[in-house]
Amino acid sequence: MTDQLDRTSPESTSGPRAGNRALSVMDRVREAVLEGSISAGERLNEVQLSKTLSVSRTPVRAALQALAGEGLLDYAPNRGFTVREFPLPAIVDAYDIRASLEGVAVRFAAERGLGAQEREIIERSLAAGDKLLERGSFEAGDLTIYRDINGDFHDALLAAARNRMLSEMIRICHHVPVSSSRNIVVFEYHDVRRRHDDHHRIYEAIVAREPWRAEMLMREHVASIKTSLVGYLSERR
Amino acid sequence: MTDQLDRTSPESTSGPRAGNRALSVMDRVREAVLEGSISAGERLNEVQLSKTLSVSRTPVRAALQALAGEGLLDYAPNRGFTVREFPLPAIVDAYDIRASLEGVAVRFAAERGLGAQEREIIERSLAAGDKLLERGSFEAGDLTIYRDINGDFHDALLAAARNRMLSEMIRICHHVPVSSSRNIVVFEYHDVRRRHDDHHRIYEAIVAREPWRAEMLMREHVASIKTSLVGYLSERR
DNA sequence: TCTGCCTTAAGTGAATACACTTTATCAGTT
DNA sequence: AACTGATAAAGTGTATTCACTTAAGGCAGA
Repeated sequence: MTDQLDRTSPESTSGPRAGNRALSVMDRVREAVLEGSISAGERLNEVQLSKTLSVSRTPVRAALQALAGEGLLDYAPNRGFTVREFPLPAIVDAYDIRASLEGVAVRFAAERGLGAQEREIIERSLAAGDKLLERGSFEAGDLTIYRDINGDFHDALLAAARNRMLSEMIRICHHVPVSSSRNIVVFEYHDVRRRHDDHHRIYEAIVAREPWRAEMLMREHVASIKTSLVGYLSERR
Repeated sequence: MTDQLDRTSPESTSGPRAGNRALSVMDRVREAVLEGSISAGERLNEVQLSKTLSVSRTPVRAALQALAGEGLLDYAPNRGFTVREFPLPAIVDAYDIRASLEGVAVRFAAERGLGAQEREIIERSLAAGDKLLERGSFEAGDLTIYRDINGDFHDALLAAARNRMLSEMIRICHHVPVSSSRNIVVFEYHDVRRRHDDHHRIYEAIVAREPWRAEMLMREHVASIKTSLVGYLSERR
């Protein structure tokens, strides 16, 4: 990891997180880790990072500590921070954990009901998905578009669960390298079609106030994503 | 919060976490927060803490950041750290989340099988519980003893799940103030009896390699603890 | 040549100093 | 009396420095 971070991004006119370099550093290191430009197990040298990012070690350390809290880095006393390893089994497990947690989230949502705003976001994402899928096949870029639609749907459900701890845990599951939803370049049209149908049913269960059915549907939904991923990974060997 | 932390604990002869004051500070602050001597919403003043604990602000900040990562504190830029609020509904929710996660944990354990060591710990904790309960009633201190037995059982299962992310999340659930297993001063003999029977059945399901039955039993197990707590809390008003 | 120790460089841990932001206080005004 | 503004105090953010630990390299002895 020589200089993956050194594009001295202007950030001049109050970039993101202006006024707090630690948070800015945090974002950039996280980005680098998630997109794999630092590689697992690698040690993060504080002085090198601080030189690369042109800040002192203090905000660097703060950022690394925070990222360790997110579970992205490991820390050992007197030995500093390393990029946490995510062996394949752990990545697969993350889907089971996520399935369980998102199941609880939609159960909560069904118990508590949707706010007008959440309802609108969800219906819009469902409609957008319908529109995108009605052609019967995918063109270039469609998958990227659906990725955002999918993200909106899940985020809205998370908000509807109205529980912070749950949101944070699910967020951690999504941030497991490779498990990230941004890496769903692996699905065919009919996969997406099926998943979008899942979304419709989950939404119906929520508005019908059927918490346990909603939970079950969501667990199955995420479990099927896991299955697809496992299949994809095993045939790539 | 004047001086809850100031008993200048000797710690001289290589106390816990010697050689790393940040970790030591972290333990002490966490302790103070969990036992409620700091109270929710309160702001943690860095200079005051550093004076109280006789260290500089640097390790104090490190500790606070790490505790924020554990979800115990909140952070706002230029405003520092505050003790996170856990309203009653969030505490109750934590049990649902925990039930779900521990369910996944025992499912994993049943899928993967128990190591000899884990098996031994579990069987010992089951036997110890049997012995403690065979008298048919509780005496003073028995509940405290059972608390440890209970802790061993759950910890061994966690280890058997062999998944770090899962362990950490469950640990967070256990560290929710009031939700902590140390505050189970609320149960009668027959409650404990019932829960201990749950433990036996869960263990049987695991050794029989019945993952989904094990998960279901564990979910129900934790859910019933939640129910007891809710009942206890609502009758105290 | 290999082993073990010693030296030294590299890197993290902690303390201190200073800059900047926020918050509280107090005039002065309406 | 309430509000606005300036000002001072308090508190956090960052940089720098030194102390300590760990890891690496070389040298001596077997």
